[in-house]
Amino acid sequence: MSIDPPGFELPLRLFLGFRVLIDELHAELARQGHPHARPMHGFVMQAIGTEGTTAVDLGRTLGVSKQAAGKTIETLERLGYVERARDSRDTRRKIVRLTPSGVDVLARSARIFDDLRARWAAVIGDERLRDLEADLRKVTPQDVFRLDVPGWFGA
Amino acid sequence: MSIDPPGFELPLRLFLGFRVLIDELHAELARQGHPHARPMHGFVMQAIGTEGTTAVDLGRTLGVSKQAAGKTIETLERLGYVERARDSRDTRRKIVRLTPSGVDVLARSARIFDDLRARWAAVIGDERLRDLEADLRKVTPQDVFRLDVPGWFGA
DNA sequence: GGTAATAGTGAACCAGGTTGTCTATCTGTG
DNA sequence: CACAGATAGACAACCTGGTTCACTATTACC
Repeated sequence: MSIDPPGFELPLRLFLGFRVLIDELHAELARQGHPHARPMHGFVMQAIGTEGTTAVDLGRTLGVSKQAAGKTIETLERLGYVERARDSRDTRRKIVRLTPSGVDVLARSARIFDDLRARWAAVIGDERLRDLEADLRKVTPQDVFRLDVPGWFGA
Repeated sequence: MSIDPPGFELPLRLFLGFRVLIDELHAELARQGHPHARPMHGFVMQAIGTEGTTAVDLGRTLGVSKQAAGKTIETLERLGYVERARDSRDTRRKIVRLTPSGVDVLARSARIFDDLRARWAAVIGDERLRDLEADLRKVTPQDVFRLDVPGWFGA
């Protein structure tokens, strides 16, 4: 019959778990030829998706201003992960699309995350990992996107 | 016999769980008279502790430069959560200490986190929550402090 | 056709991070 | 005891990524 841990340990462990996975992802991505990818970029590229999007739309998806989205797009463009093209049917709009390099990052990330998950399963057990995921699903929002991640922590 | 979810769901759920707890903490802190507390501040004040510390030491604890620690201290000072005083035995040093207001934030946070944990326990069950915490302990660093939190995400 | 909404951009600002430099103050040793 | 080296704090310049405000160009609508 164990005593409950103090409540502050739970958020810390969740964050540390997240951080461990993300750090290992990026260490591996760096080894696989993407040393410049940052944690934020993966989320943003996921939000851009294969269809492409615009700065305004991306801002809405991520929960930041269109200007902030625009700045992030510029960064990704400099890194060669996305490219912009004018929309022929609405010349105000610029469609942001993933480049092959951007798609490559996402594909590699998916594989690496699967590997990392398997490593956790080896440590805590298959059953327990599935329980953990199922329990987290019960206490977190259904909509996995719309993370409001960029700049959330410091704001 | 369920199919394993894709690996990228795990970090997302961990982050969302963390975010839900932190958001609810700060909503409640705002209701209890601390509307200006930010997620980072709690971590930093916890790192400062009841003993007090210095900018250099705080930087070491948090894993950031002493200048960055100094800036954060300035912010907390402006908000009235900490105060600085020269060390009489070493006049180079300035000891940073929590004010009563800062102590109040930490005390309230501890209570709120306990309440939030109880709410999770009500949803997923006492046993399962303890399992979840135990499993996370197995896959995360022992040292809960030294989070390297400030600025980690964007860097 | 003229008004209103929308897309993108730029400027000014803020928070926090970095590195480099500088001064003041210990500390330890010859 | 003096001086060299380490340490604490502060300041400046710069980066990233966030904000709001203001502006232009284009499209949509009555």
